[in-house]
Amino acid sequence: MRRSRRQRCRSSRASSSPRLATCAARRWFPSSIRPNGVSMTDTRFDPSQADGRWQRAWEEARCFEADSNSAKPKSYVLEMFPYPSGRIHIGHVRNYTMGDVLARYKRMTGHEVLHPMGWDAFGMPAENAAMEKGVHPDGWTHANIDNMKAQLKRIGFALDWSRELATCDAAYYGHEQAMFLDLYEAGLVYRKESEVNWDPVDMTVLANEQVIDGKGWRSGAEVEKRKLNQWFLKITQFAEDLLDGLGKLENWPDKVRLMQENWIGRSRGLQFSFELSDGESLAVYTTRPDTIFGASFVAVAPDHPVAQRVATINCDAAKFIEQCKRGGTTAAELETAEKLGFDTGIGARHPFTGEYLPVYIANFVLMDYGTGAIMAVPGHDQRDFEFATKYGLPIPRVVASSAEDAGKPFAGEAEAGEGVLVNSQFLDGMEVEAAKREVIARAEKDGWGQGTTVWRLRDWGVSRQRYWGTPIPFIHCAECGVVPVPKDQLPVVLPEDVDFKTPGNPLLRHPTWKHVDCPKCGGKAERETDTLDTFVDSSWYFLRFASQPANKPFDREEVAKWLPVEQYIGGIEHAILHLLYARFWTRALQHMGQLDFAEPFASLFTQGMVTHETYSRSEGSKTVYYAPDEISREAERALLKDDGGEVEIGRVIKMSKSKKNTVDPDEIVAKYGADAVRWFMLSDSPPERDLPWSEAGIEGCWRFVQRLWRLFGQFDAAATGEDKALLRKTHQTIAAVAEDIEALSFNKAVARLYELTGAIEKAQPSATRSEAIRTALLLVSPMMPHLAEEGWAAIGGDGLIANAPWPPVDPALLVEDEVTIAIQHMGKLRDTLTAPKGAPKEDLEALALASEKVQRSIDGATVRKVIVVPDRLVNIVT
RNA sequence: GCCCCUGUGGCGGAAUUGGUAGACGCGUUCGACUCAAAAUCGAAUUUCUACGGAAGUGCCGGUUCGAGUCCGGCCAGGGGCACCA
Repeated sequence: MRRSRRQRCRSSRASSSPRLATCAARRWFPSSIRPNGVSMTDTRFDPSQADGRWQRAWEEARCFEADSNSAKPKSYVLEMFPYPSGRIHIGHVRNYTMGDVLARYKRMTGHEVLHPMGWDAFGMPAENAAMEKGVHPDGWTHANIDNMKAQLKRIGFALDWSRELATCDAAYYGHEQAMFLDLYEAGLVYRKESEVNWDPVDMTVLANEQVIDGKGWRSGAEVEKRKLNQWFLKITQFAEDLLDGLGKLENWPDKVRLMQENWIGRSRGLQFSFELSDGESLAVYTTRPDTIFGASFVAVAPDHPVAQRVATINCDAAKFIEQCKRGGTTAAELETAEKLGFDTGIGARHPFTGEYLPVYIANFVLMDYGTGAIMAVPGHDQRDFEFATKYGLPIPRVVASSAEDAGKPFAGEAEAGEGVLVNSQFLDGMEVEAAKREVIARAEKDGWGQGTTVWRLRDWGVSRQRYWGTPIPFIHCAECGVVPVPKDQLPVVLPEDVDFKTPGNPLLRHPTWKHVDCPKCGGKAERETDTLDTFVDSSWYFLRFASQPANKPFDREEVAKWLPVEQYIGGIEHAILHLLYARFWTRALQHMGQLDFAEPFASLFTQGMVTHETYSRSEGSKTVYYAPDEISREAERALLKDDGGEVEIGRVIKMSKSKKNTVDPDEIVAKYGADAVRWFMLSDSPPERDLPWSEAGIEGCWRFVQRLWRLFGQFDAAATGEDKALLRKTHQTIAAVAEDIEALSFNKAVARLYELTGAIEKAQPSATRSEAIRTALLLVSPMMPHLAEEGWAAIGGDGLIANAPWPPVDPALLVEDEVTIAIQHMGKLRDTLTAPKGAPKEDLEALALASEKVQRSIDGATVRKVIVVPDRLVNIVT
């Protein structure tokens, strides 16, 4: 009985609340005429009317087109541009709302703002669509762009659409080809053999995400590692500079700087050679030379020359190497795979003991790092420990917490930590760091090894064996070798007539495209059919936004006016690769004398994801998920609308199509208006954290939009009288909201605005109150621009609020003259009292001791000490 | 596996950076208005309590007059790991 009543209430509310048309049609509220003559025809704000009207007004006034010749201080606000998947998702809305608030705020504070938008338009999904639906990647991508652009416009972002770009247009990627040729000239581009995931059934190269449990995602065939000749960019040449530059990026999150630091991975170690029992020598690199007496075997990568040599005479070794080639190429796969090894029968002579250590081929040793061979110290490296345990190799201890623990056994795992050296001859008793220095010094003195700095960072492989990317502008000639396409023949344009029915690279099997004459000798030659990694496209788009000459990638002077980007905002998932590649590209351009700065992004902000709870039912062995709009949500339960039955409420997780826990921005904007959605994106959760989407939350935002609208309706230009407390609150709010927006703490700014709204509502009519309403309009305008424009027009504001300045603050009104002092006894709160701001310590102490509650707590004990923090607290210690 | 981050009421979170834990919002409960509902407005809302207080910021320990905040050790969730973007 009770439940059915509640259900009814809920459903009627859910269906009626944002339906504006019905409210407006009934219109039982009298129209009210404001003293300034503007008529407020309804007590409801109607976004379905207002949003479009103001979006058109901004566009007609060309408010958001950046003028590089403006005398105002420049501000470049940039959000990571989206991949045009077809629909924007709510995560984009959150990202772009944050940037939009900052951009609008910057305009209000007198800046000339560049806030552009474009499309990271090359990539695999377009080819997948081509294969699945038979649509051309170009048509598919441009249709998606049109769609998403319309969606973004409906949210009212203050974007300069005149600078829009798409990386898949030759007008963009042609310039990228020119820069690639410049990099080649500068010696920063080269070719080498490198491994790819090869699908032997589809005869195609797979991306890591297309390899599932070591199998091809379409064919299901076991993936092989295969070597191809590929293009590389010499990012390692800038390793040290990229690392040092991090120190100056004070406005980047520490976690991102730390992640990049670890990624670049400078390490100091020892490189030396083992004499092998077969007469050859084997170079190894170790970051732990101190543990050299703990080495119990030596291991080489499966593609190491020593392994290859053994394979030519031992077919078991060859089989083992073949086995290592199965499975994916990612580090995570390699490191979690079971440790496997093959004993080559070769011995390696220990430089100090002269003992011969067995040499293994091991699947966990990487050819790309160091020398591709290691001295294995199982006691003090977990991977080596697992390997030694499996193959019954000795696990000597050479580091212990103290000399007495020299014989202590291992507790099932390696000990990689600090300690003193034991069982290590001349190193015994030394700390780890001292022992490292000592071993390196001896190796250098005796001439069998040297201290070396090694970087974890590898060169950037940019070759992709795919169609939908920037063609690499080179030609292969049998006579002349690899020849760059002359710049006057750029852009090398993708052919349109391609076939996606056959697997593999369409460029490779295109009948004519690749056949060209050699630019050097004029003989028959072939185009390079690899295209560039899409990370190349996103490594310079921020330059193209700042200046778009037709004949070159960018204009140096124009770029200098806007760059570096004042605030860059995007997902934490780009913390390493995209951001590192963009930093590298900028440095490379600087190195070639084309730019005057090294760091493209002065401040970086990484925002959290938008999440949602999931709804599911178990049907037999599988779980069936339901979308939020199929569900009616009660306090404790969720019911399926179709059959009224209960469904399980799952954890709040990242929105994904497979879990069906997505919401469509278009639908919610249509239902609640752009401003309520924008407000929700900014409310509650700190922007760097995940934001849980909820129906109740957006309903709350919708109600606040209407609450503000009613408040704006109470503006009375003829009101008189002063309200000191409200005036103070208003000015404190202006200052606080400005500070919060500048710190991107939008959730705090939102809370301040709720407080101010509450204070104005409670205040009696006065000139101060009307001024506070006017101020509130200005303060919410970056966040809810449509509502603000509508309110601004209603109170008779001058022009568009989008062009209005941020209200000034009277600093004298920011300080309180009275403060609340906490009185503690032994650190526990006993009482509070009010005192004038800046009251002397002695007064506070006396007042505190006079408190009855404090005296009761002290209960006659001797006061040993009194700690007074002015304007804050008094703590009495007994 | 390796690197990085996060953890505070029923929920999202705030806390002047070592100084009154729970601002603000959501939800819930009660009340007002209404024939009734919606909308709106008002009040309450960490837990326990003998109504004096006591406990409390993932868990265990430490430093301090005082710890959500600093240190050490765990646990749980998330991001990245080089061809998803």
